[in-house]
Amino acid sequence: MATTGTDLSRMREMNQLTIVWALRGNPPSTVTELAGRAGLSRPAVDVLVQALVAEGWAEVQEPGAGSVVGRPARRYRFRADAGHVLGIDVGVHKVLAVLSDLEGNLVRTLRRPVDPDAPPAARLAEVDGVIDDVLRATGKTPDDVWALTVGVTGPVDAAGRTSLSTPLPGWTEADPVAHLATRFSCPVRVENDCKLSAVAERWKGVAQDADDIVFLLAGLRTGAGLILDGTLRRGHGGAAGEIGALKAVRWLTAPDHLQSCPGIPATAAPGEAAAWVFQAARDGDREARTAVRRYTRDLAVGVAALVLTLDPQVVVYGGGFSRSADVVLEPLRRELTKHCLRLPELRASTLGDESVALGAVRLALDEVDDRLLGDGLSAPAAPRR
Amino acid sequence: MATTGTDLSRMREMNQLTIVWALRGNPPSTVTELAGRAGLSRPAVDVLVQALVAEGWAEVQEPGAGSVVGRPARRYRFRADAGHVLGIDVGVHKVLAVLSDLEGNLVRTLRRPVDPDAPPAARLAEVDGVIDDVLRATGKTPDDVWALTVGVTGPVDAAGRTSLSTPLPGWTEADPVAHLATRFSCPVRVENDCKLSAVAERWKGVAQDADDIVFLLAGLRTGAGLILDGTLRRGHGGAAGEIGALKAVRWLTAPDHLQSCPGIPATAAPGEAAAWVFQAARDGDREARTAVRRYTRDLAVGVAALVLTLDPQVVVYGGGFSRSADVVLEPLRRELTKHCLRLPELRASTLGDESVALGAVRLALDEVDDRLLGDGLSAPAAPRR
DNA sequence: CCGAGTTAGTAAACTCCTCAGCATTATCCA
DNA sequence: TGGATAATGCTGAGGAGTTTACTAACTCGG
Repeated sequence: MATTGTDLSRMREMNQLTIVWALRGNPPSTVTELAGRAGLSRPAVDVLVQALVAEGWAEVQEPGAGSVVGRPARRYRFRADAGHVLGIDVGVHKVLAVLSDLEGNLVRTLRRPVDPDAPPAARLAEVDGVIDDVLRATGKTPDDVWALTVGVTGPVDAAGRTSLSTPLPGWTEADPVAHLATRFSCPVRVENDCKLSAVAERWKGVAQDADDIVFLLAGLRTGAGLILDGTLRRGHGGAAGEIGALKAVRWLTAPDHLQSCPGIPATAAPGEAAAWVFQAARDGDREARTAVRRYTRDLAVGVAALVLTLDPQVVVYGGGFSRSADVVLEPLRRELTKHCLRLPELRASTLGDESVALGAVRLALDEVDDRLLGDGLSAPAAPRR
Repeated sequence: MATTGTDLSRMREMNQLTIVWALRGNPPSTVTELAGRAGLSRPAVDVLVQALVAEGWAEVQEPGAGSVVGRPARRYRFRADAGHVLGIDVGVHKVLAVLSDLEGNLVRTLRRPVDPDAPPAARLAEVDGVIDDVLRATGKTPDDVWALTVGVTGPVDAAGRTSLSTPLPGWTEADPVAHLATRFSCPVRVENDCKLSAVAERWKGVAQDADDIVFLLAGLRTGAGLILDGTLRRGHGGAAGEIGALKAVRWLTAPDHLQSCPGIPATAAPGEAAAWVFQAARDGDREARTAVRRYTRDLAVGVAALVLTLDPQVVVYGGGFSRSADVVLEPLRRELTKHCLRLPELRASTLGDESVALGAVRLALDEVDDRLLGDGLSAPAAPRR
């Protein structure tokens, strides 16, 4: 426990950080407002905020034609556009990139379809392409990107490799970190898609109030991401949440109940088949309801294992099937009641298919915070790896 | 994010805390040593440590006949005996109390047998009795106890109740916090026994190096306690780790394989039956080995669920059966290999049956730390609830 | 027995930070 | 145009840690 002593300059750094926190995510603020938020005196805030302006972290906004009594105050604004981060979702069928500023405002979102059978090199080329498009469309260069996080399917190890397994063809051999490192000198990270979705749900989704969350990715594949005590749980080898690997948990075959439901139009693609069944169940089709019930029953075993292990506050039902949450959540709740000691809240995700990229953005922002604001902030510039 | 600004006095508090950390758990130290550990200058440490002495947190030790070159240094010592904490294990067959000083040195350990069928009132009377014995033997009063933690079997809610289930007869109706609050004005907490054992393993057991730990309580009952990122995981309702409640996980019946093994002497008590089987297996008895294998196979399903969910660094095999870890760990490892993606380390506990009380002591110490050292430390005295 | 060398304790000067209070400035309203 | 109001700017006070220098205490070796 080498708790280290504090001295004056460190205190100043801390207070400067406090001002950054008070500035960021708020509308342009006066010194008085900042002083109130930060719990510091006006003069102290004044010199701190002026230092921030000098370093380039903040901007002055001279008073306009305000209609307030008294001398109108100068306002200070966090320069959220001093840097940007990229969140990338490398899916089976698509590649999605989201560019965000330092305040988490989404600047641009672009997607490209990808051949599901594309080999890693082609897929990475599409990643490069969509990144280029985003940067070109927003007039940015790779140096404007301060951190970059990529979401992929399958357990991701510390090096960003997906050596254990992944449905992306050939991807176990891919090294996306190394690939992107040739173009970006900022921190590049790869993370599992379920984990990123979980992060997104806590950031902008339906679990903003919760600290202990199980995110369920429900689609043709099933997976889970865990947030405990407000932080993403990776596990010692990055394989937390992979309960689906247990044979007694029939997550691998659970969606088959939907695919093999009698009555599905022969023209339907695999993804649409499930949607058709959910719709039919909604309409009262007997066989569809049975299929959904069977699917739910298999799903519930794994969810129960997660819930019993972690006792979370919320379980978020997300992924491709989350649009049909209305026909799944109730039977799922019933099944869980059978298995669990204490039932958590069940909520349906509303983030859609951008949640992975969104979570990637959030993680990249966290990375920037850790690096730049971790202890004493330097001039605004892209952190190096 | 109301990060609050720091001022001079707060800085001083922090540095004083730093000195406490540098002092505690170390042999009596000179000012120079403390300055090195705390990263502060000698004069600064000097005034801080003298303030601590004045408040009663530290003691001076005048230099003796040292044979070192130069002027012999005064040494300062943390007054670990300024306060004490109690850890209590309320088991089915026994009640165990451990008294510790503020540095975690165990001062006294006492146990009392309890009738397994004793009602809550009688069991609480035994708790009172063993606490009285410990205090009398060490010449302490209830006011010397700064925090008290009790370990019981079954999931414990925020109020310290065990309403869901517990093998202690009638205990679902018991309110140990209320009972002890009549005698102790310090913080009183109740916690699940598996969780406390997990804490103990990380404190003084075989998992001191790990931050992500699954503790397995293996005995006539089976349970688990989780430590993630170095902190105990309670779960939102205090029911984390209760994977044994899942029917697909046959933890409830797993020990039956041992109890029903042919060849057990009719004279053996239930607890000894398992021990006999383990010994027979060790000696090569065919049927005993089969029984152990079956037990292990059932055990492994639940462990695999925990491991796949959490991806811990270490699984600690503890509880009554841990003395026979030599015949269980290897088959368990084989079973887990079948189920898991990434195999964690498997270690056998060596703490024996005092681990619950030990973990309770650790939690009580943490409580004291949070209260007294949380922000700015006051004069040494028992914190109030 | 004494002086050189070494280390601990102490005091003063200095730097840096925050805070409180007062004068100054800019704007609105009567 | 003058008064009210609120923000800004400035200056001095107080507190905390650091540096530097000096004194005290002890060991070792001649």
